[in-house]
Amino acid sequence: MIRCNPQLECPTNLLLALLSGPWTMPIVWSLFEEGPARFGALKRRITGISSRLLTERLRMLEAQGFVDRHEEKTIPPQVTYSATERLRRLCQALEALGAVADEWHANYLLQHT
Amino acid sequence: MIRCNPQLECPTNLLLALLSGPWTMPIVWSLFEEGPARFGALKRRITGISSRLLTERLRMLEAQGFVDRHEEKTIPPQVTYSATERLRRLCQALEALGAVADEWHANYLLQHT
DNA sequence: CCGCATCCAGCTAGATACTG
DNA sequence: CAGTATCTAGCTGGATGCGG
Repeated sequence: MIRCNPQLECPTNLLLALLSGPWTMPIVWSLFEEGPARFGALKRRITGISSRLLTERLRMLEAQGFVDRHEEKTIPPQVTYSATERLRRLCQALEALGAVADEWHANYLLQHT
Repeated sequence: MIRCNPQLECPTNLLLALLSGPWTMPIVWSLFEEGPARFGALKRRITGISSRLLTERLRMLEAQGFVDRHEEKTIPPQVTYSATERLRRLCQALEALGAVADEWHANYLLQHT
């Protein structure tokens, strides 16, 4: 049982809201599955994302403890992002959604927001 | 392992996108935890939602097979919404997120989108 | 290379009013 | 009761250009 009053903010609800932000899942999954990457490489992995949004999402994920940011103060600078242990556990939990998602996807009707 | 190229659309990603729509989770959880309800009652449960959005979200969830719509063609009309088996399985899968969400929530820093 | 500042267009959620 | 129609304001994301 999910112990959560829908009218109130609960951790699961908030977490879902966070993950639901634009480009958040693609970033999360890229870091989880394809491993750490520097800013530019990550931008190339996530086709279509703008610098602005990538920066913003990464900052948010970092603030929430899902992403590590490692900065080499060289010239030019090198900044590497990677998944934290917390993010790995999160992604493992998301696997539980896979079965339902697959079955749903087999016969869903498009148009989703 | 989540077998999903972040650059491509995969079922889990799409499902998350769907759930991420405004008011979607509150509606889903209300139907799952508090049971079936008629339109007006549901609107009262989900504090702050507008008729327009509630209708739209319910229509979408119905189209995707997560919600059942039962209409009594009386006067005045009575329409009852309830969770489908698929939605129940979805919510059970979401429970796996609970542990991570709780731990995260214990020390997250606000500001999420 | 890794961003940030700025500007702008488009969507969308809310408010409001109305109907079978 | 259970929606639908319309109008609008505000946010937000894309594009662009610049800077340490």
